[in-house]
Amino acid sequence: MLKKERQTYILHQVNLHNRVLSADLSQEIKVSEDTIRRDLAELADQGKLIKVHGGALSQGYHFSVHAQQVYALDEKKCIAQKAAKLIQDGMFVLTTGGTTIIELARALPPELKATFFTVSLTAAIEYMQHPNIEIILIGDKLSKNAQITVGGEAQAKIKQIKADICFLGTNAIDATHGLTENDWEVMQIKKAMVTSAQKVVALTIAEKVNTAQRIQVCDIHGIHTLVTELAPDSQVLSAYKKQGLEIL
Amino acid sequence: MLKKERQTYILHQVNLHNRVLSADLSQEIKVSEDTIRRDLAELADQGKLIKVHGGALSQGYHFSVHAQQVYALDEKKCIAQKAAKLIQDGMFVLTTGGTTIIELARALPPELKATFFTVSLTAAIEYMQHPNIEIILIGDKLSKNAQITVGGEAQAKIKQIKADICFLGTNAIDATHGLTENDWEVMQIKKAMVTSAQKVVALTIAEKVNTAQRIQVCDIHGIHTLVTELAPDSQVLSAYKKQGLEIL
DNA sequence: GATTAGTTTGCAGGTTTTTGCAGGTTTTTT
DNA sequence: AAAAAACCTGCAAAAACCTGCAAACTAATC
Repeated sequence: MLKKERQTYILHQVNLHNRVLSADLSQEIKVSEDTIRRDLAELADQGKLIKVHGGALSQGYHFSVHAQQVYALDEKKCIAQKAAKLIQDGMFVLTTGGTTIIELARALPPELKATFFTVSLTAAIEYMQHPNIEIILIGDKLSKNAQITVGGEAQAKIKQIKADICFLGTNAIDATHGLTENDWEVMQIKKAMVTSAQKVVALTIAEKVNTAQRIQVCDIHGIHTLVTELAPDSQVLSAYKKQGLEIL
Repeated sequence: MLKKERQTYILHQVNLHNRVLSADLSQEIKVSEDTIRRDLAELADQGKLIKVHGGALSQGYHFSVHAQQVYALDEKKCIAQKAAKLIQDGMFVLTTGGTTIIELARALPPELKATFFTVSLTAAIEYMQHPNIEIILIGDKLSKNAQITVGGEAQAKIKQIKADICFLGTNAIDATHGLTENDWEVMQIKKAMVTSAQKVVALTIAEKVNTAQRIQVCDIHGIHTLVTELAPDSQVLSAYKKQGLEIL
């Protein structure tokens, strides 16, 4: 088994079980524990997992819904304010998860009357605060990492929906690589959403603009609107403007 | 269980119950009390909890999605303890929502390896704390009332599952009327669950025994096991025993 | 196809971490 | 004041870890 292959396998196992033991992997793959350790160290360096004594844990495993601290909260609130204006009464809205989307949920006008489809537990809980919003939760396997449902069933359901607008909480966006992710399953869900919605809106803090991760969701033309906390005429965004994106 | 994992679990338990006892944790996680003490000391050093004689206390400020105060918490915890013992490694488990089910989720041994199917958002969030539990969320319209998904899609999905055991948080149970509900949509979901599971377990506090509501889920023979906080030989339960129910 | 530069892997060894336990001390309860 | 429970200290065994090195492998070049 090649090194790359092995590392992909390890990563897959970590994301699947949220934890792996060096000893187990060594037996499964039939290489020495030292090799496994080196692999884990490398993957940890790349930020793909967290190495601990005895093995490794998946990235998101240690943070719980309860005490999660939101990074760059003010920026995200600002983005949410702008994005909320895109939603009209009666619309069918599709959303992913993530802290920016949570802020969007909180920024919605209380009397808004719309139907929200989501794969995110935490977003669904926020939407529940709004009396006139109908929520459809898209079910499937729950990814502990991303706190959203992922898998073939979910993708199929998303494809059945013809949504007016779709909001993507974004990890990385770049003019040449488009929208990118670091989790295969999450990418699949986002991809399904992009194809199912009339209008695709990416929400992202300035810090994540012009960064890329490993797996592409869609290229820059798959997105129609980009919402950041920056002013629309900012230098940073000119490349996106040229490509025809609406900037808010 | 890895050290880091264990500490994460302890921290979660502390934030959940606001206090933990070393002795309890030692039993649950199956390590010596010394190890627990060392973990608590470390976490206390990091300022994540406050160590006291006999265990530890939470720091205080933590946001919880479900800050609702639970009625009859002690009784429900007792029920959850008993019910948790019915679940074995590798089982397919089907659960509804409700506060008793949440307690069941919290009472599960941390190393349990099983697959949980649920319609409840809050239950799913609790299951996420367990590293080895796979969660399948059943999607559909979200009932703001019951905080579970309801509707034809959800029912259809439930019917596709052949679960080993099904836990029903119960509103009302009665020897003649069986299991009853006051919400049509919830009733449909529970009914689907009863028919999909090998073994049906009703969890209910003594107060709700011998009460009835308007809509029947199933008659008393649809249920195999009844779990309450009462001793199994209590007078109140004799009628159910006569009908052949197992009492815990 | 052979050569060579660069990677990758397993192993020997020595170090560190983790854990349970024994024995004695402190705290809490009765 | 006695008994019980919880605590701490030091110790030892096991497991995991790291370092350096040589053998094995890969891939590109001649």
